[in-house]
Amino acid sequence: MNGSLATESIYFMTKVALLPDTNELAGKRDSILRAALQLFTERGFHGTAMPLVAELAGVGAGTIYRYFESKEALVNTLYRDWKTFQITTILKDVPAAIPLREQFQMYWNRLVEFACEFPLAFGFLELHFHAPYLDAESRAIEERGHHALIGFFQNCLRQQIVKDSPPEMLGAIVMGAYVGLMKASRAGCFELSKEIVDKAEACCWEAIRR
Amino acid sequence: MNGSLATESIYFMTKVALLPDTNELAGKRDSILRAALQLFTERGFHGTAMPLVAELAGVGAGTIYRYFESKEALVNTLYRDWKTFQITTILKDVPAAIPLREQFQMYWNRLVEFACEFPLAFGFLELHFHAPYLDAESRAIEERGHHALIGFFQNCLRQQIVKDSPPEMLGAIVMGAYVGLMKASRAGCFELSKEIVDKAEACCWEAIRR
DNA sequence: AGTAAAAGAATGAATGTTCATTCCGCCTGC
DNA sequence: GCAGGCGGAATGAACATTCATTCTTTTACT
Repeated sequence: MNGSLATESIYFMTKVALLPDTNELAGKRDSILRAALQLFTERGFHGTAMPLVAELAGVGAGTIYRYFESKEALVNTLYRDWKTFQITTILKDVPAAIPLREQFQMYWNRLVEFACEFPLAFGFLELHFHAPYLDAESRAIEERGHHALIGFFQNCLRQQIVKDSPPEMLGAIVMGAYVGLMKASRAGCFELSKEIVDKAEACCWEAIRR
Repeated sequence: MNGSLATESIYFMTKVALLPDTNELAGKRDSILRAALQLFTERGFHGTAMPLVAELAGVGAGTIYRYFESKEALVNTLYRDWKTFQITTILKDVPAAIPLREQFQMYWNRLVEFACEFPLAFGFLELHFHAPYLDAESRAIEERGHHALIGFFQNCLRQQIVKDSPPEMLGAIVMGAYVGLMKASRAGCFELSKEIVDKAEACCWEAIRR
């Protein structure tokens, strides 16, 4: 039902998600998506009451159902839009010609930038990864991202620049380290300075390099 | 199935620490804890109805409240028991005399063994890490584990055998990689053979070594 | 342009459902 | 036969969703 508006939502992310508290300018649908992103991330899907989403969005409880069929449809729209946006921004315009070592660096920096720029979305995607209420389409998008990741490490394996291991293992280690790092910095364990980010990137490459 | 191992462990813990005298009560209490572990892990805290826990445990709905004050008390007991058990089994009897590199190997193997032997507990602790309904005591136990982790990497730093970085960063990368690896193998991405586990351990050490 | 009617959007109290928790009668072991 | 653990229907609160109504925008006609 809302699939056709996905593109507009992504546009909204880039334009508005950076500027907080612009409820006046945002449409109702976007206000709802923004409120739901925050509450689902902070309190989980089942822990968030729809009237609370409505209140934070500054709309009536019934208004949500003018834009989304159900609570499940809302969380799936949110997941689909943000996951698509994440995959797009991370993969976009990485030159295939440069060495894979440099591509790795680019991917790493983009992952970190995404988590820093959109901390709520990062937390949301992390929390709702593989959740039982995600539908087939959401899973398919998840799968797309996974394939891109595995494809990169398969390229690395072909060039014999990484340890001879299943690409899924290499991906799991690097992405796990990334998530662990972002969560720890969000928890206040350390400042995510450029120096730390670069050091962590070096760590991750040395973890997998041949 | 390995659920019986989990049951025995929890039974052991409850017998020793929580209900020293009443073996008959421990039976029902244990069933409830086991059912709750499974359901909370699969469906989340808010997504799990208490009558469902009772049904899976094979007890009446009211019986749960003879052993636990509330749903929150139940999830906190579960968290405390398993987190304590996890920390204990991973830290126990690691000789302080052997090189830190070998200690790292021991810790790694124990972490993997824990996740393989008690997959539900691993998922539970991962999912409920830092959840808002965990109380001060549960947080304190969480903190204890964190301090042990940081302490180890501080020792490594003192011996200058790891990269000169905040110990929290080193811990976040290694533990993140560990969690990522366990989740991926549980998702069916690859078989967790001894070879893969050893390879991953080598990856993690090379990530942080000087 | 001005106005009235129609259409569309938004609302929030109302609805039926599900939940955590309680309570009371049953049953078991002594 | 009775004390107390136990089950599961009962309870009231909280929830997702609905819908009759109100408010806003567009259209149609003069």
